[in-house]
Amino acid sequence: MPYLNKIVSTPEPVDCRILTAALDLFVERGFHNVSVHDVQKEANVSIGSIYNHFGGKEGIAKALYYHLLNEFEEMINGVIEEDLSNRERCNKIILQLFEYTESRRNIISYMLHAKHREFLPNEPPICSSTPFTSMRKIVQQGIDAGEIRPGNPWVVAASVFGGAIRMIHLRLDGVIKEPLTQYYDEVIDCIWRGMNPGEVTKSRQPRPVEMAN
Amino acid sequence: MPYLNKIVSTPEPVDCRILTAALDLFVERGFHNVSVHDVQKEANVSIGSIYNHFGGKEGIAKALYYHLLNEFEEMINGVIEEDLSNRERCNKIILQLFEYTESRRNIISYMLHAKHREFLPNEPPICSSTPFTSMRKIVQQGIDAGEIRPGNPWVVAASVFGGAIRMIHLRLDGVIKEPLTQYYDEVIDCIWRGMNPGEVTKSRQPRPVEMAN
DNA sequence: GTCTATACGCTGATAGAC
DNA sequence: GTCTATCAGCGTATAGAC
Repeated sequence: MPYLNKIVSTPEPVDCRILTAALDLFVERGFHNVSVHDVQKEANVSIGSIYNHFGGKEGIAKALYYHLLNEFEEMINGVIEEDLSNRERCNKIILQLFEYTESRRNIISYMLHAKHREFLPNEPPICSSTPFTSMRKIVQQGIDAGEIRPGNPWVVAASVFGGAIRMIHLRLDGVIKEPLTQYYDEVIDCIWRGMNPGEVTKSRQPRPVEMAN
Repeated sequence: MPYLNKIVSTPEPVDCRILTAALDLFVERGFHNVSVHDVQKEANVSIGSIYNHFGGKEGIAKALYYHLLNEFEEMINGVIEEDLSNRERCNKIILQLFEYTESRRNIISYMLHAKHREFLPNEPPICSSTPFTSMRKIVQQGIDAGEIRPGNPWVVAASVFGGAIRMIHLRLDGVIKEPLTQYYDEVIDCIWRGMNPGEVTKSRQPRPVEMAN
């Protein structure tokens, strides 16, 4: 995610100052608890500039969302273009997400925690955006290539990425105290253990008989 | 979750009418896009009643949150009290969550999707609330009892419940079109495959060597 | 306890000078 | 393009009758 660093760390141009200020405030207080005046104050620009550049508060959120989504997509595409197995691609994506959660927490928080449909009503949910569909596609290719045990695509994809995404949520909420990167190896191990295509399910616990309620 | 049905399906008393109306509106439009007038109109009560009962909009959200959290906790406790293995307890919790996602979607949506810290600033995040800690405790007991392969508690718990929670999110966002219950068996199978304590990790893919960025 | 009418503050947005 | 001053509307909350 090269350009993203530019946005986040060197806030010289006006657009960037506004976006970085908005990102920090949105994550800290939530979109609806931040006024345009707050952003203006934090970014050291005038209200007029904000309206000139982004047309309003929703415009900021929108620009931020698409910008970060685009960076996310580029990261995924970068991984796809590398000469790796599909399993390794999944691993690398998870590693990048873990590292970003630690180094650029607000970016991940904005993308995962924000309820974008509240201010982007016509947009599809983030789960159906390109980067996420790409992730599911990688899993599917892994199945087709015989690297991953076959199964329903949704279930397999959720099994591969669900644990890691859950860890990110717990970390962002402050429930997990240690950096995620130190859990990386074990997370990866947990994911793929049992995901080998030829493996036979052994000693699976029987489903409880009486399940009604 | 017995009392919950009372709240949701028979909105006779004033409190319940207000809470159910608020739940529906909050989930549909988001907390900040709902005014007290909207709730008042939907619930067929006056504004005065709302302020008498709950003290304001935040009061409604708070009451709703704690009420549903309590129901959630009772469900978990019910499962804990049953004579089941810890694995089966996890399974049953997931089944209940899947069924509730289908039959009482708004309840699950409110608990999982809402950013409660925006209107309950001093409360701990939901991930650290009693029901969630109980779920992690069940996993820990499973490890101690030799039912589940040992490992870091966070990682193991996220592996057990992460995939299912991810499926719920995808379903709530409308990305998954079919009822979750039909995926239940495969989800459970995916979770426990490879989680057997004595199992040796076979043919794990090597971690990519060059991981820097 | 329930209701209506009203007040007040905040926030998003604009107008117009520079 | 940038800024300041100002407006208009909405939404929370209250006052007071019933």
